[in-house]
Amino acid sequence: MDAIAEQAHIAKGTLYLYFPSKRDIYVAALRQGIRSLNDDTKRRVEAETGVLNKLRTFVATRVEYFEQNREFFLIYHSEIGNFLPHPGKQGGEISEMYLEQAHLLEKILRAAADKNEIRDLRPDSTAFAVCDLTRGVIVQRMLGWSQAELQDDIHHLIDVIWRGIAA
Amino acid sequence: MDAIAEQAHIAKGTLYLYFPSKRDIYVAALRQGIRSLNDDTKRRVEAETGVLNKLRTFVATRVEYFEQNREFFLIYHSEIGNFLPHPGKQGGEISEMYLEQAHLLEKILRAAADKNEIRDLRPDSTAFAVCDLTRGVIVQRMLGWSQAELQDDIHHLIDVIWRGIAA
DNA sequence: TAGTATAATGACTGAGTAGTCATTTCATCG
DNA sequence: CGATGAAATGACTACTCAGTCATTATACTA
Repeated sequence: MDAIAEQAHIAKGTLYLYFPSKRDIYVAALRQGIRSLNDDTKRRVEAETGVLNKLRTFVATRVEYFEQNREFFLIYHSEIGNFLPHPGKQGGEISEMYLEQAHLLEKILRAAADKNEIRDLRPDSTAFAVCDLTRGVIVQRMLGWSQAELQDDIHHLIDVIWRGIAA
Repeated sequence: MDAIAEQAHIAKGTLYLYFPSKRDIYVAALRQGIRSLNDDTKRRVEAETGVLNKLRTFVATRVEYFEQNREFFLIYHSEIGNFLPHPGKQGGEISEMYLEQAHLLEKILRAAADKNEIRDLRPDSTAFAVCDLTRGVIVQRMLGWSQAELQDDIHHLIDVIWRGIAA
């Protein structure tokens, strides 16, 4: 809290005029980050046509966003961990926003499956899988385990996923 | 520390006769869990023949292990998060063990690619991807987002991966 | 300008907890 | 059994840090 106050150039007490607790600040930051990511993703994906393009844009947007907002990614990553021991409890809204992305992709996959553009497998699991893969790419990059160009990582990912789900 | 001492039926001071700090206990627990998982995986994978079988066993072993040791999974998951902000620093041995699994799979993929059993794509990234996907399945199950049978989740995963990488 | 309300401040408090160490218990052996 | 060293104990300390609130500064109005 001292550090936050210092960064914000206000006194610690002032923080408590705007947020009731430390956790609320944390959640607010998380919420804002996820909202921003979701909006970005939705906008860019909907501007594309065709499953493959939408999929590629989905992955690229997320990877690039996390790559450019690594501190947000850390919050995002660790907060999921915090929910794990207490599923359902508390962070209803955050969980909601977290799921929102997967559902966006799920819809796209479902529509594509109906048109036989992709295989008819469980769209919900597949959507989560894609989210996990993007998350994984970021982790590898943050740990310095991937020296490749960001675009190469994305390309490789899409390559495998597309083969995996294409009709 | 009080809780650990209680669980271990010893006094808190006694803990410090065996571990210099709280973090050392944590790391020791993590190390033991990863070692156990790695040994299990290696043994079962090497008993299999053929890439697909090895891959399936790799995924199944890990998913089942995490499913049955959820508390270990929490440590495992959050510890990776702890390394993210300080890559390279400290947990050299843990990182090593973490990478060990991916390398086991990477070797298998590389060998299979040489025999043209699978496509020739970046085996390191692919191996990481598989690890991420297994991790993701557990998270979904722990959050109650997957109601499917464990075996169905595994099957679905292998299905997509295999299509994605098969020759 | 004085008076009032609203906002900001930061020294302080209380709770929690990692780590310590003087004391006690236990094991071993002449 | 008594002496000696090793092992175990848990009350205690030292420190951190989220949250408070009496005091001070600012904005607004008549």
